[in-house]
This record gives sequence, C-alpha cells and structure tokens, in this order.
Amino acid sequence: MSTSGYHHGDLRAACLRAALELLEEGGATALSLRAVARRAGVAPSAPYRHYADRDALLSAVAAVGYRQLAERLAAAHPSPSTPEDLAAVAVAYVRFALDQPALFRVMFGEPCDRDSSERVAATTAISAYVTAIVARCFPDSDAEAMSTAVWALVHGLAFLHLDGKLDATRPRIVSKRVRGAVRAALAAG
Amino acid sequence: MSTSGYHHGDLRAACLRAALELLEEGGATALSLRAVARRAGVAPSAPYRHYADRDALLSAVAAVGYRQLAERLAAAHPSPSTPEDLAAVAVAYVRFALDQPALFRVMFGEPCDRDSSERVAATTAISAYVTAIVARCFPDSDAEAMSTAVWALVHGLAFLHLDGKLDATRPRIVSKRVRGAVRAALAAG
DNA sequence: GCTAGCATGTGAACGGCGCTCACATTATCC
DNA sequence: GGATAATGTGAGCGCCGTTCACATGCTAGC
Repeated sequence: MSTSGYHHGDLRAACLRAALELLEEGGATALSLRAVARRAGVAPSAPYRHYADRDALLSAVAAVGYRQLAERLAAAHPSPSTPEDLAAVAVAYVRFALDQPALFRVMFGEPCDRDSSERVAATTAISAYVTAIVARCFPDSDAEAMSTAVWALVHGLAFLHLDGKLDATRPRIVSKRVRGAVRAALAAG
Repeated sequence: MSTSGYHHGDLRAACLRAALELLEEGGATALSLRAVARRAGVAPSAPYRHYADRDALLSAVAAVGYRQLAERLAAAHPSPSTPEDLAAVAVAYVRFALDQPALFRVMFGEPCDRDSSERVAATTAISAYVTAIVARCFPDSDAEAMSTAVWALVHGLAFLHLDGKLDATRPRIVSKRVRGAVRAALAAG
C-alpha cells in the first residue's frame, strides 16, 4: 500500500481515482492516460500494466459512474411506486447528469466496448431497476414497452439538458421541467 | 473551382465534405483536421484559413447533420397530426441516429460551443418542428411540457439504441420497439 | 496593363497524445 | 536463497492540434 518506492502498491485503483478526478476537473479532454500517470506519480507507460488501453480505463470509469448513478436514484426514492415517485427519480437522474456531465458522457456518450463485462452488468442492473419501478407504477401496461419508454424519456431529458438544447442554468427550473415532462407523457398511467 | 494549382478553389466546402466522409468511414476518431487536409490534398495548416479550430469544423459538420435530420423527418411524414404519425417520425429519428451514428454523436454527444450560431439556429428549428407536431397531435395538452417530453423520449430512444443499451442489430425490431414505446408513453393523448 | 495588397496555401516546428518495447526493479513462491 | 513472475522505467514511434514565417496567386485601383 505504500506510495513510496519503485512499486506503487495499488496503481490500478490510483489510476481509477486519478481518472475520476481529472474528468471532474477538466472534462473528457483532460482525461489522458499520460495525465493519469502523472497524477499517480508514475511513468507514462505504467498504467498499461493495469489497463489494456485508454478505452479499458474509460470502461472502468464508466462502471464507477453506473454505481454512483444507482446510488443517487436509490437515494431519491427507495421504492418508487407512483408516477409522482417516478418523477422524483427522473429528477435525480437528470441532476446526476448535470452534476457530473463528463462522467455521464463517458457512460453514455461514447461508442464503447459492448463486451466490457463491467459495463454490461451495470447497465442491465439499471435496466432491471427501471423495469421494477414501471411494474409497480403501471401494473396494467405492457411492461417492456413502458420501461423502454420511461428510461428513454428520462435519458433523453438528461441529454437535452446536457447539450444546452434545454436551458439548464437554474436547477429549480430543470426539476420543474423534468417533472412536467414526465407528468405530461405518462398522464395515462 | 479547379482542384489543381496552388489555390484550391473552394477549400472550405472541400473540408466539410472530407470531414463528413471521414466520419462515415471511420467514426469520430478518424475525423482529424490533418486527415481532412490530406483528403483535400492540402497542407495540414490550410484548413485553419477556413475553420478556427477543430471544434469549428465539427460545428459545421453538426449543422449539416441537423439539416439532414430535418429532411429525414419531413420525409417520414409531411405533417404529422396523430400519435401514429408521430410514431413514424420517431422511427425516422432513431433510424437516422443508427444510420449515421458518428454524425449523430457529433450533433449531440459532445460538449460543444453553445454560441455557434449555425448550431443554435438548427436546433431551435428542430425544437419548433416538434412543438408544431405536438400542438396538432395533442391539442389539449400543455404544449411546452408535452413537446419536451416527446423530444426527450425520441432522443432517448435514439441514444439508448446507439449505445447498445437496447439491441439495435435488426432494424425491424428497432422500429417495433420505438413504435411500442411511443404508444405506451403517449397512450393518454 | 501594372502593381499593391490581400486572401489563401506551404512547410517546419512545438508540445501532447496513445502505445510499444527492451530493460530495471521488486515481490512471491519453491 | 534463488528462480520466476509481476510491476514500473525510459526512450521512442507516429499521430494529433495548432502556430508562424513565408510563398503564391487573385483582384482592385491607378
């Protein structure tokens, strides 16, 4: 575990931590393997012992992001069972995207390995989570179609705000807009 | 217009064309200013006479993408006025994203200049288009909330397919899923 | 028509990047 | 304790975005 000496101790974890920091500080551009190595106090080639290439590191970063997102959603409502609960979860989803835009883009905005098992597991988890919510909120609806619709709606709201297609300068307005859109779309129940 | 000689003739347009080609052939990675210059048969620094930097070229590419998208949507249905018409437009939107994934990502998947007037104009045009459709399809609904919801829903469907979160290998299935999701979400009318 | 000035393209250069490889150092296991 | 595997080093390759002094060709005003 010692950071001094020739061997780092836990360079794998240190790289991941450095990557997350760089992402938050300077966006996707700042996340280079060389910068990660610098921050970990190590030669530029060292990270390659732990990550095959930049994409592998990004996949690990994305996996962390998926876990964080899951936590935020769970914190928004432990077990949503009405459309209004669902709206609260939607707000949390969009807020996560706006709080950590670069991380969110790494998770969703890049053409990445489909076969990174970490990523696949994380996204199927989220998918299952959405499906469970929808089953409780709209028991009479076509479960599959409705879960797809709900995830897409919320995901789309996140991206449109992220891209400035919808004004995201004031969080209050964003929350209101997200709630309004969810209500408007799912008025049927 | 002559391509021979010291001066190119219309390097600005040539760069844009080259950029679109490279994007289609090799994805976002392949779209470098140097590659654009090579394809246009010109020195690496020449494009800088016409585009301030890489982002400026990307903005121009995105603007072309917005126009293409608008055409595709108009072709799907000239003036949608029922939820089923809207579903057809949604299918066209998602299909565009899947046909030109790299272009779609340039349009929406990057944190780009908000102040590129080309981009702003194009996106407000799309926004207005959606609002008009919604006004016809759901005259009784809150127009703003509903347009936001519809755009977000469709946009989200596009991105989830693009990222492999939803299986996009067979176009037929994609169309079916999009239609199903739109119907499920907007069953209220 | 000539020339001054301007727009446009060139070529070399800078620093940063991803990535590889031969090599040095340390940990681990018999 | 000595072989072997794991881990970090440093130099180096080719690519990238970007800049700058310079070369070239078009065009306007005399």
